Amino acid sequence: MAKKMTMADIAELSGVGKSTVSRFFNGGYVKQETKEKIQKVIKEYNYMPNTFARLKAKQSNLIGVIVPTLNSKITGRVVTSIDRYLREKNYTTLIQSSDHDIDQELENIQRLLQLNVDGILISSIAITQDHKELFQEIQIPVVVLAQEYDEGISIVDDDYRAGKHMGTYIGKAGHRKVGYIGVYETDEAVGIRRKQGVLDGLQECGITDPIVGKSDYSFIGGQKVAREILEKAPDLDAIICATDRLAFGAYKILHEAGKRIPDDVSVVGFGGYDESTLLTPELTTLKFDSYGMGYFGAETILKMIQKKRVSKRQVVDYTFIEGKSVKKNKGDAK
Amino acid sequence: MAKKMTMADIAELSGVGKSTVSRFFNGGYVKQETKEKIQKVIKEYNYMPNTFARLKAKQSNLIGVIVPTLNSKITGRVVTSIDRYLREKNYTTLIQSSDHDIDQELENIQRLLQLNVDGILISSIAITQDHKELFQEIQIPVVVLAQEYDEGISIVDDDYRAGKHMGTYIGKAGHRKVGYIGVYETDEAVGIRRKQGVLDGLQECGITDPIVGKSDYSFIGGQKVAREILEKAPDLDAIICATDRLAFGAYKILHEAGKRIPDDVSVVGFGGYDESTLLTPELTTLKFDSYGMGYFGAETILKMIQKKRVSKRQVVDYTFIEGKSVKKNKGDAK
DNA sequence: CTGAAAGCGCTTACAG
DNA sequence: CTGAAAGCGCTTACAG
Repeated sequence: MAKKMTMADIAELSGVGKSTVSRFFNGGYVKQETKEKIQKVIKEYNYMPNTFARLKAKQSNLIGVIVPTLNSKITGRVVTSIDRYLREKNYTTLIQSSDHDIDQELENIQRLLQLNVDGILISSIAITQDHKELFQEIQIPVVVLAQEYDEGISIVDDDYRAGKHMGTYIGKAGHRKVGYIGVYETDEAVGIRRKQGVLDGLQECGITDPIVGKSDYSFIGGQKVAREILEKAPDLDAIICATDRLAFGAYKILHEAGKRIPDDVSVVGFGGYDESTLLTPELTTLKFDSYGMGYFGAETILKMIQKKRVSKRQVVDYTFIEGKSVKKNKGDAK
Repeated sequence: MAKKMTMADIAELSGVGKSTVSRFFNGGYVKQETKEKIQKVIKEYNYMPNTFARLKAKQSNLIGVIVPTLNSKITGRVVTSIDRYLREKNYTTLIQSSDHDIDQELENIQRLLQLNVDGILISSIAITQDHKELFQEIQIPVVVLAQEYDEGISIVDDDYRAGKHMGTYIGKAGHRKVGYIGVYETDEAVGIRRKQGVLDGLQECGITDPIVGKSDYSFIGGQKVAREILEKAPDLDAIICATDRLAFGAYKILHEAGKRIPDDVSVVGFGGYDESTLLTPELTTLKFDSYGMGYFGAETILKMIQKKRVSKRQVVDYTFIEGKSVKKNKGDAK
């Protein structure tokens, strides 16, 4: 409507002081009768307080969320879950993407600070020294998602245990010659812990010489490393892929190489994208509870804002999803 | 570091007035020498102006982006592209997701207004009367993405022409009994225009009785409608799916029904997700230029903010991607 | 339960 | 090219 109402206008129109209108919006003491008068005027003029003028307010009710990319299913789920929780509690989620660029990520933190967010949830590409310094300076709560962060609060997937689960699963199914397509170690969660879990799981089953490769997160990357592994070990039994997307790449390469899944080579991934079920055969994978991660992240940041006690690290569970990409009794069959 | 520097502090420390510091940040006239003095203090204290205190500023350099969901590849691409463009121009992108809920979408618009954004890019689920009224009231530029908006500025995919392309492609390949899995008509772009293009394209080739179904956007929905179509027309030649995801569903159902793709039934989609190449056989699809849409959207909103002339509607192109899911000479083969 | 007053940290004419 | 002053639209003790 019309120009731009201010709180002073509303106060005048309702015949009260503007402090009272302010209190009305911020849940202070206002008599029922007064409330109604104000309410009426607000409705009529469709008034909304200008968030930007809350200079003196302690809280902005804004929470910043920084994600490494917007092009990911998982990220989408986590953020959706955060937003649902926060919106419910009357907070506004401000999403920033770092587009896989560390400098941009640091810049995002700065921008959110400038916007006076009450807290930041960050799913970082990698926590560098710069991050740590920045987090030290910051006066507001920070929750790190999907990466362990010893100096602070984090919500993490159970990468090690999940990796081990997959490792032993493949091992127990009787595979002997196993390949692993991992990711770079700058990603501690996936690149280090998940991998360690897989290797430990395999080792428990007596598989001590897996062929390990490293890739970026792309479909193309998965293909490239799958090809390399296949060259090194033409007698490959199974490939464990650090993400489903990499498994997609492996499928393609195995297909091209004339290898049948799972009869010649078993394949497993991590992720549990919807798409995994469309592969032929359906991919056996493991799905982390992304919605849970978002939920706990949001819950935790609000608790911190309210100065409540929170645990240093919360571990989110996973679900094993059995597809048809693993040969069960590999050993016996031979 | 320490507490919280203000512009006044910086002014004092640099021995200048705070108006000068303000000008320094906003590109006003400041002598080189003075600039350097200020620069030095800023560096030392790691100072950043508080965006929230810019009450009197005309511009916030904030652009709001509203998307229907964060769980979509396409959306991810569009937003990534917008953010890249805007960041380059020193604007901050504020992303809000409507989670496929109209009320939430309206609420998002309000929230962005409260945050004093300079403009809004909205990829709406559907433009309702409420939207139109809201857009009227709003004093800032609005660009609608992916939906036509006669009362304002929009960037759209060339849905009709793309649909027609697919329709004639399937028709010319000699298919006779064709199914179409569409989406609900609340989505004008996909639900109406894309479909009309497909139907017109088919008709041109003499196919006047396609079996048309409607679905939501989900994998499950695609399966459901594919099943229905198959029941109505067991002698089906081809299925055209309004999105790749729906095509994924169709693949699954055809697979279960023992139909071979493309020998028994050809399948095509729209979308061009990376994943489409992992289907066996690879899906023939059509990819809209999502990065282009983001780019033009961002460019346009900035032009509008600068009161420059912009065209009412910009149409983004597509690329046809030939997979192996269509039988070329269906007619001849029989 | 309510209002007057001071103040939040910036920006913006304005005068110099 | 620069600074003093007024003002942006709210919030917050404070006194009542």
